[in-house]
Amino acid sequence: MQEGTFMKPRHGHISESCRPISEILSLIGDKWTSLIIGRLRGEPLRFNELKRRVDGISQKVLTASLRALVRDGFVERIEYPTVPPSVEYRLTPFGHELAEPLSVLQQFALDNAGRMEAARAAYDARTGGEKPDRQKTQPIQPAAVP
Amino acid sequence: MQEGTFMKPRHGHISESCRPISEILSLIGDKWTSLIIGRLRGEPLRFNELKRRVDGISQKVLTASLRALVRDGFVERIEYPTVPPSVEYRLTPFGHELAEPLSVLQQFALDNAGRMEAARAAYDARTGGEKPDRQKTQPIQPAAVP
DNA sequence: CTGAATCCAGTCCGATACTG
DNA sequence: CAGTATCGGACTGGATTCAG
Repeated sequence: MQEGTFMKPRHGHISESCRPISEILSLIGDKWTSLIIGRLRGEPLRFNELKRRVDGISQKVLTASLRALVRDGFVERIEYPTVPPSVEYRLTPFGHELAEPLSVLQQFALDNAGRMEAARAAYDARTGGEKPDRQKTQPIQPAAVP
Repeated sequence: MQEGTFMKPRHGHISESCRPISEILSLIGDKWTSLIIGRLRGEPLRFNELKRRVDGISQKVLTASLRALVRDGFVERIEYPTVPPSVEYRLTPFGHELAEPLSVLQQFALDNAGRMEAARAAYDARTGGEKPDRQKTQPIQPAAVP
């Protein structure tokens, strides 16, 4: 119990100033959390349904991410005591408030993908074909809209 | 040459869909990049001046982050061939476009820090004092506004 | 001053196996 | 169905040292 249990440290010690910015940023900056929030906009989902929609996420990471979101008050976890266990996750009003500016950023990314790619190509050409070792970032799913 | 050279992979392989969202998100979600963008709003800065203002960042990470930002077209690097080398970094128009929605998110974080903390306290109380091992996120500097 | 290169601890997260 | 436990590889980023 010291690794996949809660996650989201990411930002270590800095000066003495703000703190909440680093929390939000590390929240949306991790690999999956912002996608989870995107999928949860519009409708509550059960664990495995959510797992299917995010597609590619491991249950370990989904569990940990959801717990962090629940702890921070962005997601509500509702457990139905049915015979096969059933748990529903939904965005809280607070979570929807976060989802809104977040989707703006996602939309910006979608709208400007071409510009970024062009800038990178130009940069790589300028630096003389010496490709850096930055690994190509792999695809991800669109914002939400299921 | 395979580590501090270019950074920003973070998001590995996922399905076959979007990709740009993960790029932007991993870009701003890392420990320092969004702070750098925030400091660069309003005025261009030289390397060490920027390093001083971000305060706590190592030159290795600052160098790598700046290079990634330049490559993606968000920051322009201007080298003055003076006797002590002088390099200026400034946001491009594209960079300012990114900075805007980003600052909205930062403002959201500032405005809702209390709510997040309260939610966490409530959660920790509910789960019976069994504190999770999530490390307390440390402070960071405010948005920008120099 | 502006970086590049190396060393290295701490994290993230994917795969797999097991439980109520 | 909804998790928990563990192993292991990959990546982040801090400190330090060296160079143009």
